Amino acid sequence: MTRDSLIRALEAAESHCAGRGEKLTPVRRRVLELVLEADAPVKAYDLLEALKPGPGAAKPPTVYRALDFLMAAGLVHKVEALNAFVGCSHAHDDGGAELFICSDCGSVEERHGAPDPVNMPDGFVIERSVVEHFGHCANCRH
Amino acid sequence: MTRDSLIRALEAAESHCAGRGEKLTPVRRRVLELVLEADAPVKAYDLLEALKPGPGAAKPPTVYRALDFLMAAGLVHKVEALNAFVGCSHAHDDGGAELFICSDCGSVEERHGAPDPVNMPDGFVIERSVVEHFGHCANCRH
DNA sequence: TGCGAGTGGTGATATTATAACATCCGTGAT
DNA sequence: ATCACGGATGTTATAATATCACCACTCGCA
Repeated sequence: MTRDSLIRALEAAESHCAGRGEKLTPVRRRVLELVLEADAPVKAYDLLEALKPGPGAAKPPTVYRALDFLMAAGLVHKVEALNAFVGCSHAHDDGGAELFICSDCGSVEERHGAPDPVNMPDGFVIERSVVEHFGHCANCRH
Repeated sequence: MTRDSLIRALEAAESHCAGRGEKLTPVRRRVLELVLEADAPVKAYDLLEALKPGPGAAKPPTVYRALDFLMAAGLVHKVEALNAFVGCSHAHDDGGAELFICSDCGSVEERHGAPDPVNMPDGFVIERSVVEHFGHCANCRH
């Protein structure tokens, strides 16, 4: 992600939060920035490390609280199978995203609006879906 | 799961392993039994507890090794979003399953053969998919 | 001014998972 | 028979991930 698009994403996030009556505080903004900067899913404790240099070294709850907020706002998604987090420049309030994660380079592509499964159990009502595809992206495929 | 179908599932598992040139040892068999008996996803440390009563109290690696084996054999699936495990009476060597998990009663239904995503990034090749739907089953819906 | 909600700091601890090395046991070669 | 080997398990310790409980601060507002 380029410097410019990072800045644009942060501004978009700011107004996205404002629209929801919530505040993108400095900690939250910094965490979002770190997640967006990364070119692969980021671990919570790596964020923790990255926040250390500052005068107030962050503790785990700080990071997890920021991540919870960002996930609720749709600005960050958790990759459940990796216990890691990916940023999302175009926030959506709808449920979950469909993620395509390259096992070689770590890049993540996000898609939305997958149709309901064809083969659903009778009467089941979906509230939240986790869909994560692991494989090789066009660049890494040989 | 009834007593009878449990026994049948264990026998099926036994021959499934034999067909692969692998052994369903007592520890592995016991872990599979515990997972199948449960009517909801089971945590690794609950299995650990359940194995304690025996003379040799199991340690974490024992349980995780058994689970790794059973997953490789397709007899157990991990619910990534819950860090928990579900049994699967009809083993399949193919990749992953699509899981429907009821948030009320914990019941899990398994489906297979979902079509490839319609909206896949150009050139992406899927190796393994994690698909977990959370919601309410027919019995718990109101 | 004082209250209350929201936010973040801090220390402790719970939960999930693996590393590293020792031991045991069955199988096949010598 | 016995030795060497590989697979499975036992054992100790620790790594990695996540939450709890409580306190302090700040800001908007009655």
